[in-house]
Amino acid sequence: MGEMQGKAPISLEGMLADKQLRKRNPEKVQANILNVALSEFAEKGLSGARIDEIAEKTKTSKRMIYYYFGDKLGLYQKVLEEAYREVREAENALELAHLQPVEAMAKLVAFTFDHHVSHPDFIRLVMIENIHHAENLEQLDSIRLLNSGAIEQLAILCRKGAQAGQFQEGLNPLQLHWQISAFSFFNVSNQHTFSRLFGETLFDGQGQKLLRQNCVDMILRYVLLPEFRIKYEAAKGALNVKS
Amino acid sequence: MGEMQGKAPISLEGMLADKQLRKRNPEKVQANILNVALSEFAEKGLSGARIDEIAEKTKTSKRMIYYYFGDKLGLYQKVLEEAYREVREAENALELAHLQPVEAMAKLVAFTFDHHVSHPDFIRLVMIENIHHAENLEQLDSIRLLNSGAIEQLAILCRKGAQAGQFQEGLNPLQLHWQISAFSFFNVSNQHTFSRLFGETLFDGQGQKLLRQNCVDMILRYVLLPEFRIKYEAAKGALNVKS
DNA sequence: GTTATTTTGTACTAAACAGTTAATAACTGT
DNA sequence: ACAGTTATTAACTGTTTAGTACAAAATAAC
Repeated sequence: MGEMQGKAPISLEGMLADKQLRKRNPEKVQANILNVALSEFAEKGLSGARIDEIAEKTKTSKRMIYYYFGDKLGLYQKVLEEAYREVREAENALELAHLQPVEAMAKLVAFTFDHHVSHPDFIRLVMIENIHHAENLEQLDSIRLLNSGAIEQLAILCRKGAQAGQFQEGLNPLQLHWQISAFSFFNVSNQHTFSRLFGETLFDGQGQKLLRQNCVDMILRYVLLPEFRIKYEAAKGALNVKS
Repeated sequence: MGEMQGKAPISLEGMLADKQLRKRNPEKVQANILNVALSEFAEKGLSGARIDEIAEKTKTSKRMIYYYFGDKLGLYQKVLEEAYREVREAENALELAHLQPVEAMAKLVAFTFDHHVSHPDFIRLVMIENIHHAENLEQLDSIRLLNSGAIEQLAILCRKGAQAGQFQEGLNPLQLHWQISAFSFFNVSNQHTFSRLFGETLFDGQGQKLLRQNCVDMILRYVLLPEFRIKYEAAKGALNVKS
């Protein structure tokens, strides 16, 4: 119906600007706190991070952290939840349905590898959570749902590949996910100790490209039926182009 | 000379017992502190661990920790060094020279997998050290030496396999080590979050056996020449017996 | 057996830290 | 315009923590 034209004679722009500039903006404040806290927790761990330091780096005050998140652990848990959500949502946005199984699998693996590389804070948070025996993940059902989606996606892909006569029958999608994650995660999580001990060659541009390709190859060799492995080796160059 | 007989008329036995029980034994005291500290740091991290708690769990006092190790960081660094030494020494003790390349590789991978599983404290310490950007590893040249030995061992094995006409030419031992480590490490390091999100099926006896076998297979498929892969798949059951 | 050195225990301190109080400012619906 | 909610600040509190001061005991040296 007659929406706002008749009612806002002064300044529509003014109203909008007001709304944007408005001093109170709880969502932004919370988002700001969460952002800062993510960096701090990822950098220093749960016990290493300092509420005072987080507060200093936000645009607001320490009191507001307690106001919105209760206590340190509450803040940490929200950070964790948010980080998982962001990452999984990005992963779920991957469009694989229109691709052939082999291409889809190659793309999924390469994407996962790259995605981990570009989200080191998330990786560090997961490491920290493992140090804490994942006890803060326990409560978060929301996260479990998001993740089981990733497995479902893989299961569908496995079925498609098997039906196309290219993949092995009865692949275990969970195990496959474990394998893909192992490579992608380790590549980021252990970069510091590994390069300290063995040099940086695996972590420069060239080295990473190699590792990524290798990761794709190993997974494909694992899922493909023997007769298709040969074909794949031959066609390798053409597939797995950048993400 | 005339030690204490003349001075201890009351109880010679008492004195001896005294001597056995109370004798100075700095090495044992230090080893005891390091043991306790390893557990504590592995469990709670560098900032999470408490000197007072470590002290309580030792047979000695807080004062001694500072006496022997200077400060908290000094203690942590010694713990780290000791942990790396123990683990790498065990790995270097693996006898592979008398085995055929394929068996040797299978044994190496399976051993690494098992070894990580049975040293969770070490894994956790490495995770913690990665959280700290491996800055405490920087100084420890001793550790670097131990580790480059592991790579050398792999390089020799690769050469042997290639000479036997079974492995690919020009394998990169460092990359191979990265792959083996990725599986073995991730399997322990991310067990908590992974099982929380996806269930425990991969981490019970059956699941672990599967993952281990799988890890061996993937590595062998990677190093073997195509024509030997077929043979390997066929003979698989016979190889990779327990460790 | 006297003196010097190394090892151990007790009690303390100063700083860092998570969390709170209490007062007030800004906004909202009626 | 006022009652009620939401947002914000600065100063404060009690506890935890790494690290120390001081002294005493055990051992080694002479």
